[in-house]
Amino acid sequence: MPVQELDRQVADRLTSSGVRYTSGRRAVVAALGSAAGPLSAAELHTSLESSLPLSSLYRTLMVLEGAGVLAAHFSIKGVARYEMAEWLSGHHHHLVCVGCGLVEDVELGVAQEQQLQEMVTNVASAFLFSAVGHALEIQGRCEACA
Amino acid sequence: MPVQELDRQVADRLTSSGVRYTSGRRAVVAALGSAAGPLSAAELHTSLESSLPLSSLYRTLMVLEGAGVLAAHFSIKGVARYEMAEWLSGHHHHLVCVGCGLVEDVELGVAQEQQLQEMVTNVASAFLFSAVGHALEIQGRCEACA
DNA sequence: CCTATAATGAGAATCGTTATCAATTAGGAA
DNA sequence: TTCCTAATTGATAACGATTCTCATTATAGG
Repeated sequence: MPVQELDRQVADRLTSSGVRYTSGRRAVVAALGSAAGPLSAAELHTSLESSLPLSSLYRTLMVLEGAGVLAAHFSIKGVARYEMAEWLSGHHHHLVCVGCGLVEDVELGVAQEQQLQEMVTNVASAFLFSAVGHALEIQGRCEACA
Repeated sequence: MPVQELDRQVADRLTSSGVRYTSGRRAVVAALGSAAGPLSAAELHTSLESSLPLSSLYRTLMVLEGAGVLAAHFSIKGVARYEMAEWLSGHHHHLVCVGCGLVEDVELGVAQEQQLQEMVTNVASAFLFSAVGHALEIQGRCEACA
């Protein structure tokens, strides 16, 4: 999705959540919108050259996650990493390099994704869970770490 | 795997790691060996009725993970949850409740697991990753949180 | 321009986890 | 068994990541 289109989508979403789209929030969206993978608060802080204080950054992440603009995930250790929510970035899964920790987005083909979705629905209903999402993490070694 | 068989496997592994299989460690293995899903340190502490102090519990978890007896994972909010390593518990996936953080183990059927394995191999090779494992996490709401 | 409300930034507080260290325990040699 | 040494334990302090508090600042709407 082109940058200004993404920005408009986010702006709309925030407006309808009654939340202002301030410059700090724009900075975070811009950083994550062009990131190669999910980023932690610390990484974002560095990437934004400390232009917004950690406390504000954390709050911004909470607000944006609460508004459904960002999604958090926890793969390596307990640190939270954020990425654009799937309605903005598209549904995808992750390749995680067990060597260097690199996380790369991957999209499955339509047929495969449908298979997966069926599995998920079946399994969840058997356990009286109402499934709201799924995530396939493929652990491996990237070219560099092979 | 029957309890005493699991205990013997763990004992052997610890011996060959030069680590003693003490009563605290036995208690943790027993608790996790019969759990329905991965447990956090806090949950284990409660489940063991505070019989071993938190500091010892955390250390025990580190030791057992280091010896390859336990595996950690991080799903909700970054809290670490531990389960028996797959060579002891068998390959499985997780249902995660986004409401309360409950994690439940689920095994896919042979056919489904094979489908999944094929997906993983295909996708990984397309990205020049050598896959060493995979994990499917199904996010939803448990009966209580529905 | 005013006013009500949202957002900010600095710092303190909290949570889960890890490190420190003296005291205890356990396996092996004599 | 008894001693010796090293591993283990438990209380506590320290730590890093995150969240909260609150006084100040900025903003949209009348």
